[in-house]
Amino acid sequence: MTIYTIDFETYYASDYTLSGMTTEEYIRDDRFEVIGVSVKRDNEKPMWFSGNMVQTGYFLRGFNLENEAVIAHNAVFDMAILNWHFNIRPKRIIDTLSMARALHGTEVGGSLAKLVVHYGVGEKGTEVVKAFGKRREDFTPEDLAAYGEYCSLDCDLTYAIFEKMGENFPMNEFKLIDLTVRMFTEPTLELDKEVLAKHLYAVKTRKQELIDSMELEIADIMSNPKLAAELEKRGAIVPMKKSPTTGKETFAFAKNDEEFKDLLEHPDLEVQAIVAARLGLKSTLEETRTERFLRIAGRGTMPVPLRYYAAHTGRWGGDDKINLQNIPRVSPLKKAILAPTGYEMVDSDSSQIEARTLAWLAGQNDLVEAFDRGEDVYKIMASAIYRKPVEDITKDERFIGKTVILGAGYSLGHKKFHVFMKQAGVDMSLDECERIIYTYRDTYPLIPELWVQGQMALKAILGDLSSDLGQHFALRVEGQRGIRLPNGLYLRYPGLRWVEEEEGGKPQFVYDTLRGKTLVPNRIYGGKVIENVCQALARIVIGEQMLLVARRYRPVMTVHDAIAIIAPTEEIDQAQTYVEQCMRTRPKWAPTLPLNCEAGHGPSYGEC
DNA sequence: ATGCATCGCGCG
DNA sequence: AAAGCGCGCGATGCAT
Repeated sequence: MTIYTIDFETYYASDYTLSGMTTEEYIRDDRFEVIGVSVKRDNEKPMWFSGNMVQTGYFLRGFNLENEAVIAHNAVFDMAILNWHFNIRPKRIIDTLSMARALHGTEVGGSLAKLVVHYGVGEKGTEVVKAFGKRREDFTPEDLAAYGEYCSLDCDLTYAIFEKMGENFPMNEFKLIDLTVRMFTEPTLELDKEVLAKHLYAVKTRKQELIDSMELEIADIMSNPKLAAELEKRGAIVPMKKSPTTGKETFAFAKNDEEFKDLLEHPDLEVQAIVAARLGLKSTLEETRTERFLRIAGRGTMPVPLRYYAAHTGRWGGDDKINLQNIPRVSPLKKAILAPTGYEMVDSDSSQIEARTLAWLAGQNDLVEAFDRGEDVYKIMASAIYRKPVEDITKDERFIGKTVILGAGYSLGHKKFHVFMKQAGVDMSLDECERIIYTYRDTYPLIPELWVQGQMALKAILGDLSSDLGQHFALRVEGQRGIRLPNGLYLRYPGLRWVEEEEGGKPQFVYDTLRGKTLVPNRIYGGKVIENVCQALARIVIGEQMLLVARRYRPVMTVHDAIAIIAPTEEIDQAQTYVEQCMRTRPKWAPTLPLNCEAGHGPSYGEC
């Protein structure tokens, strides 16, 4: 198979830029225009072409890309142009930006400029091409030629870093990158404008009712200091708390701040209305998201923007200003996402995958076997906590067991457990919480032991030493490279260091995470390493399962432990059965890891 | 105006 | 010895 590298240069102006718009919006805009494109065949010299859209289409179709592999840096951009404007869908899509995220998301960053320096393969062109605000026909031949040089250099550099990064890049991950890019560039899902319009109206009406129910303007309650002043004026005590990030005193105005919620029953009815309005208006998610959906609906089908390897654990993240991974669980928004005509969606969730992975990795075999036999592990936990037979466990007791199984596996302490239970509406004494947490640790002692191994892993990374981590030889600490995962990629802790004196704190391990453009120090410890590792393993399992599913059906979405596909309506039951089979399939590297799933299907995402 | 830090909130 | 974790987006407040 021939490998092509492609790079488009497109028109942009002050009111029409990728930084100001979403990629979907930019490429679908009427103003969209290709200034030129460079295409590089294998390691040959790139060919630059500049012509009108029709001529460019002829040029591109000459390469028979449908049967070849095509590389681009940030492939969602170039592949969306290829498909949406030229109706060309490459056989294989490779994205060097995605590869870079998997290999070293935080320490190098994804920009082509930084990557070429990191790999020592050259430097991006420094000559600034004056392209701003210029249509293709506005360029002089000299400017256009210079632009071509710049564009071709980008192709050369992209191919060069591809060769470097591709050396040991796992084949499965190549396939997942291809799948992820196509979810965006080959959209299939449709949006129900009517449902969206009705929902937007309902949300706005509700918002207006909340505003009308009080004397104040919306600006008076959305600003923390203003809200505090208004509450004080009415004789309410302004709840305060300590910020967990800065340690400074701050207003406790969140929906889980108990003292703030108490104000909903304050004797002054106006205080009640103000607090209710603030709580109801704080999240703008439903409104802004519905508006975005409506605008996309006006342009066409819905590209699914997912960021491959967004988390350092390998998880996908949201992208393109519309995070599809945090749509409220029960929301008309989900019902507005439709399978195309003649199709339905199947959505399948992996059951407690991280809790299963944890038990498996720890070698806590009684728990693994309970999962394997399909027993109610939450009840089993509750039975240990309340020292009575599983059959006698009540619904409330089972809920405690569930919370403990899902929460306490990563060294959750009794104090936070206490807070957590209180927020869940369960009033328990601190002593009782402590007893429960220790019951968990005593019942499944290999799990706390795994936390200790996590701590030792950090020491090994720091000392550049190698060691195993957990059971089944699934993981190996390889010194400063990090923890080798079963897919060949590494869980990394860049800049890991032992900090003796943090301001007023205890000595601790710290590593750097890149948030936006800044490096943020992040504390790390044994239990957290184990959490990271289990999340990474669960992500690999889901990834393998998604590839299995993709052999027959088109994945359209993933949300961490769930995969959604579309299938023709007439075979929807078989499709669901097939997806369920895939999601119960164990990886080769974990034949004793018990997996299960729950699936459903329907005409919309919300009805699965 | 624009960028950054912080908080809040949605999902898993 | 103990420590739940992973994201992205929107709004506000402050700095540049």
